[in-house]
Amino acid sequence: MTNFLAAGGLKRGEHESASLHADIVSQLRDFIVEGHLAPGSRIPERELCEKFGISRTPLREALKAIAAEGLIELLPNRGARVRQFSEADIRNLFEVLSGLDFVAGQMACARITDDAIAAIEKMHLEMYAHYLRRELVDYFRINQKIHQAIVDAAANPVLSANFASFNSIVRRLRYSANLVNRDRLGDAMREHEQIMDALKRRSANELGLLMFQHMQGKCEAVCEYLRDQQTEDSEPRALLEDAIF
Amino acid sequence: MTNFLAAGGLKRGEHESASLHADIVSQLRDFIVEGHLAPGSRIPERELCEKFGISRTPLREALKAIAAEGLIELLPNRGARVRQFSEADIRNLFEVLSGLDFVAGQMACARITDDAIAAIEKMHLEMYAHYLRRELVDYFRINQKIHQAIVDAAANPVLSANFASFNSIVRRLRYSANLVNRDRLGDAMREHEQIMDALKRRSANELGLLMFQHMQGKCEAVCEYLRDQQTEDSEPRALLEDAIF
DNA sequence: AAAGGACTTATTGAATACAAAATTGAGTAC
DNA sequence: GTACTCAATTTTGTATTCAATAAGTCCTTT
Repeated sequence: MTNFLAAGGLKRGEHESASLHADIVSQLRDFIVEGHLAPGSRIPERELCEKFGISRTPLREALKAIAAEGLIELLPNRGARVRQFSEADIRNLFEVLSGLDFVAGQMACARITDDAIAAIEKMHLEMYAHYLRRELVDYFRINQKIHQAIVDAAANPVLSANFASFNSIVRRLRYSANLVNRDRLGDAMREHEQIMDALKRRSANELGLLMFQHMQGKCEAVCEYLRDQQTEDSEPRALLEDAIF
Repeated sequence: MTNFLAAGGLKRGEHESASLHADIVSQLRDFIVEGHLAPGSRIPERELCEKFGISRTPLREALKAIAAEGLIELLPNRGARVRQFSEADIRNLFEVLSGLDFVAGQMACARITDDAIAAIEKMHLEMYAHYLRRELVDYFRINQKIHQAIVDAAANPVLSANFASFNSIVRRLRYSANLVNRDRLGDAMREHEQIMDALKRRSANELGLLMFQHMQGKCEAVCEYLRDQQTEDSEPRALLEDAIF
């Protein structure tokens, strides 16, 4: 099931933070999301214990927690392995994300401050500039910030936590898909124009639907990208490693 | 974060099932959801170990997993305690549920079979009969089945798992709220009429919005109920124990 | 008598140890 | 040369043990 109120903890350096468990979970999650462990590969308990400087007990507890999040799967008597997401899985994830984006849009309209709208509009214009100059990394970075700002404006920690959880899985894919499918970028930019418009008018139903459809569009782009990858390349993961974040 | 693809395992009786871990997690979750442990109370590791006939290691692993689901919280050096949901928490949960219901409606329209629609309509009529006769338990039971059927029709395991996760927390409250607020029942029935209509016409946007608004309505009813409980009674949990399921 | 502190006890958190299952490898038979 | 079997080793799953933190109680002091 879902961890729906976990406070996304920052990584600690050397100094102790709140709890060892939370730290290990956070570190391990990042370690997997960042792609250090190939999807489908088994998780080497021993190595990770040495890497994190802990014994097996806390590591295994962290594994169970992350399995509950869905990032890894537990095979009976065969340990844990990194979840491998099929295209169907990705579609499913995106659909749920679309629903969360819908609520975010709905609720943001009712709760967002004028200042926050102004801040988002500023980011929007900045993103547009990057779009025109085809600066994809910056474009993508601000794009993510805008979506995050709208989700935050909904002022719902449960929503934010779940959005972050799902988004962390597909973020990398979204970036890669952007790199390949340039047509989609124009559509996305137009959709963002509409989103800004609806947000400024605080039209809840409209913004919700726009954000839903926008995310669905992203899904199609990513799935197209995945299909291309699989047909032309037997090692579909290779390119993903290039993507920053 | 969210466990978003955990296969909801059945409880085992005496015979061994897939894995001990999954069993313990499932049993412990039910144990908490069923209200055997009061919200806010600390979780007695030793007792539960004896109860389930296991040692502390697998129990603690289960605790971490359920904490990741959000049902309990981990206090550093003070063990785990059952999450206490404030009205704000409930609102947040309902909002996310609304979003999931929205997607469920959207996707169900595209994917549901004619037979499934017929089956839902049959349930709908049955529910209406229970509504007229004021048979609340049966009404509520079929109501849940209808919503589940629509979610299932969306054919998205990630959505289903998350919906089940959130729903398990608010289900009990919804039932109790129904008992008290009879006015809401009439509204809900009318909304269900509209939902059936949109579903038969396979009008995706319409159904999505209807289900979203329907869930929002439930949220208001539940929050009203909670406020009533808190003002007139210092022990707001007492009544909840009456609710079957 | 009340408040503060120290000591005792219980509970949590992590490491180690042990048992059971699975994977790997080699050897043998076909 | 290939496939199957059996043993050995690694790895997983659980129990037990040990250390550290918190809570409760009793005693002392003002």
